[in-house]
Amino acid sequence: MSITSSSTLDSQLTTVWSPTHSYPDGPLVMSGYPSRTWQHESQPQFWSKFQVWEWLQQVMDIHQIDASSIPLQNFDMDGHQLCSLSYQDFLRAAGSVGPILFHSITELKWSGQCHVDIGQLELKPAADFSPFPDVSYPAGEIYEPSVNTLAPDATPVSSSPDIKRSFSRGHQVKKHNPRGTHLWEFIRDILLNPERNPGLIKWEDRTEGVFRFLKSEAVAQLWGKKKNNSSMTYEKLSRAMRYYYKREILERVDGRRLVYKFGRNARGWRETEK
DNA sequence: CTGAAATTTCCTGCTT
DNA sequence: CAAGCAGGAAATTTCA
Repeated sequence: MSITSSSTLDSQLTTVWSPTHSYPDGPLVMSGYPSRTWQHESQPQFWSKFQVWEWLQQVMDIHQIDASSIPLQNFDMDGHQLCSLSYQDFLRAAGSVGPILFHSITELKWSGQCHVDIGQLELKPAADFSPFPDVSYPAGEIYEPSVNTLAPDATPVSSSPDIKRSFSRGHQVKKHNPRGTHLWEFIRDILLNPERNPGLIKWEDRTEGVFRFLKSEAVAQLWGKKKNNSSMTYEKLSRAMRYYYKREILERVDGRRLVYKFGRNARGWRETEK
């Protein structure tokens, strides 16, 4: 009984992710979500803010680094600006993750015009809805930022508390994550980026951490895509959400359907995270 | 290989 | 009736 009506799902997601928003400034060359229109995807200098953000998510994902470990606001810029950042700028903006990002963007600047054909997301097995060619490094090489990569005293500039957190112990940025991001982090990241969240999930009470799923199945599909599990459903996703109650990553909100609330163990969702 | 963590699956029973 | 919500149990997938 496979729901092979990918056309339905596709149109669903395509609709959901279409760029209905315009940026407060700049021309913006955003394209629909994963579909074709990625005219300049391989040329960082032409990326829109949206694309820069996408790239960031990709790299973080590949290295299994929690998106909250670096202040994303530091990368609220378009591709042109991004490309003009120096190695030092990356260190300042992303701490220990800086070298990784720098390496990635450098690679992309080089292979500026190689092939880029991601038009058929629904045909690609595990495209992981990423608009990027291949941000990874030569297989095997995880590009481990050996301590020497980051000057011991680098980043003298007041780094945000988030950076410090990821710096705290050597360069240990990741923990025990089964395959990248956790569900609650995935949800949080969608919530934290209105630009790419056209009605999937919405804050009910931003300061209290209360939110509601508007398109439960669409979110489930997206989650499934991230986990390379095409049979994910809200039914199953919600079971995982309920397990979070015990761990206090989520708090119970009864009465209202599709409503959840971040608990004391959920990190990085507050506007002024302390 | 062993084990634990975090889901993923499936299911029965209730509530909206 | 169709979604959600609750959890228990068991199976999987990953990673250390």
